[in-house]
Amino acid sequence: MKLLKRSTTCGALSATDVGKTVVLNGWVHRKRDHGGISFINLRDRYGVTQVVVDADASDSLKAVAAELRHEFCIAIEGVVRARPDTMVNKDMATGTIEVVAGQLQILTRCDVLPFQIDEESDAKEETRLKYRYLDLRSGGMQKRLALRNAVAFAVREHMIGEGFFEIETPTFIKSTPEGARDYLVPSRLYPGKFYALPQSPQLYKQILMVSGFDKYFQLARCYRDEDARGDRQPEFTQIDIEMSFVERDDVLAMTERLFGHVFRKTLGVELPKTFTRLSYDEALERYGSDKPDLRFEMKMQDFGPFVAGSTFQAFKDALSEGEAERQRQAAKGVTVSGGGVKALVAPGKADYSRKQIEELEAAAKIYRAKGLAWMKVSAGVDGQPALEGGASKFFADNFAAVISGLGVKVGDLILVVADSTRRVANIALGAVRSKLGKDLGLVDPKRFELAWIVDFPMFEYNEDEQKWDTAHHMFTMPQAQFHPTLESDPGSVKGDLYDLVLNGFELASGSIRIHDPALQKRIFQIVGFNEADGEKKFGFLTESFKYGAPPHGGIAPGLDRLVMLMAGQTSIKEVIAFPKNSFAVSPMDDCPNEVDQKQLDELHLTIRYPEGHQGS
RNA sequence: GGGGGCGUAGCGAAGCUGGUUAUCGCGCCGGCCUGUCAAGCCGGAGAUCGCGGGUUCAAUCCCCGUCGCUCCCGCCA
Repeated sequence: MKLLKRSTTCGALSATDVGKTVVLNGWVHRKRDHGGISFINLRDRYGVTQVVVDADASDSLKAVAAELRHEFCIAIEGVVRARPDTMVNKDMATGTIEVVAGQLQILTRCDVLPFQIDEESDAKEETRLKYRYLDLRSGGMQKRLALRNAVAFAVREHMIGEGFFEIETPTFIKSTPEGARDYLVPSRLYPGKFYALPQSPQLYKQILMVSGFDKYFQLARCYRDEDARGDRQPEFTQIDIEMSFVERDDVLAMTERLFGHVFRKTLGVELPKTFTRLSYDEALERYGSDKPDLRFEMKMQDFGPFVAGSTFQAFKDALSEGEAERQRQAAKGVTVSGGGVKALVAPGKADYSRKQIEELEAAAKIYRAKGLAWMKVSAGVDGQPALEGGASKFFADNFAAVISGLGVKVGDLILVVADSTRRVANIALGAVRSKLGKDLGLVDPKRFELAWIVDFPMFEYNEDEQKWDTAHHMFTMPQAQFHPTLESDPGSVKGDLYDLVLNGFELASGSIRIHDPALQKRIFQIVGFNEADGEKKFGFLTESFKYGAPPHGGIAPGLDRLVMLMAGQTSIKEVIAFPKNSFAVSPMDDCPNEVDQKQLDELHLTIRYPEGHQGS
């Protein structure tokens, strides 16, 4: 049987095509058989078109139509006909017309489906991933991959328009065991040696700057062997960008233009010309996160000033223990912030039940808070605001100071976290803030609230190894005013670092890089890299910097997360065609798998199974 | 490495302080039906209640173990 080849698609026909003879190819989306007349909703990537098998159709045509089942792949030839006014389907793009079948071919049949193809599948993720080819037929997945395609195109359109070159960098690279765990590829030619898959094209893009490609970008696949999360899987795509002869604000402005273009072109959303800027310290103090959701305000406040006048021993202990620790660390030359007591006011939520508060406390405890203290603001005997319930008895002496200091009104709920580590208090209360934002419906899912987080600390103290680590990576430029005190007070140094945050997710991360070999050497020394280490791991980069390296910096927005948020999703699996599951397995093709002994031999590898390994 | 949740028919769920034949919706199969669009109506098939063990007269339900999935903490320069 000769293939009836499509002359148009299932999304293309409209009233202007009435009378035309067309051929459609696609899948049986729905079928409604009325005995005499029957309808087939035919679907392809472009849409759905109603095909009619009329009552006066030939017996042979009716016989083929009767055989049709869900997801049969078919071809039909027929004439486009306007639907009678009362039969128009306003919910369907092609709802004004239908195609009267003249010929019908079954191209392939379809087994009983493991789940139905709908707009969004209600099957478990496990099942969706095992039959990903079917899941991808759903309207939702088709739309999301279309959005991803549009975003990728808009990125290239904009970047190339601004004079950037897309340059591919290797995916077999040298392993430099800093940061995340590498995925390794054994070398056949060199026994005992390995390539690594890149965690990002970081070193290559910097070298491209040395090479004079002053504006580079790449939609780069990156690999990190770390445990998955909703917004994270082993392989992901980064919009990798690097520029020469720029300062921080040049990179931020370029990124704002890029995002403006992408949102305008793909969603028709107009973003602000410039995004809010927040220092890392402010973000942590006000929102309890370095990636705050700014779709709602509800700022956290410092409760420290009210502790001394109270009789709440737990709060006093948190501060005094924090201060003692701060002094201990200071003696070692390590700057830490001490303890912290932070408060969050939930306006009008004094009616929160014990249970609801306990749920908030549970959210705080996930992030190591020891508890969540609370007080309700009620009207006192004189009609003035008073504190009631929870920890209020400890504030009998200074309740008025608390009320005016926090600016609370009758009916408000005050939530407080205290910890000897200020960061813990901030982050735990930040988790409470996030939960409240969701619970109280303060979060508008249609809004896109972008913000820059700047002035990140350059170094973090590693308690286990009693040494300093870089908070970002080795090549980040410390801000100029800290250059004299890098060695004497690493804990206070801010880096020329920036993150772009969208609705509570880290969307991009970048920095101005060090281009001065002498400064780079100082950083290596602070994190305990001797010359030989630095030489061995990054020698090629530092070597290249001896030959006239330009000042440069860049940024790397995550494409998967961007598309995820634009599509209103909370898992990047919803915008990746073939994702891994939470254990880094692909249920469809059963990857990773064992390989033949012959392959292992060629690669000079022997497998040593861990204790208790059961095989597979 | 740790914590929460889940596993019952092809899919999604209900049932469980232990007690006849394990329930519902969708899908599937058959029949009826000339305007539906999540078509409708009638009938039917389909379940080692994840797996193994234990307690009990009796286990989908309780206990122990195990496997798998999912979310989170840690981890993610």
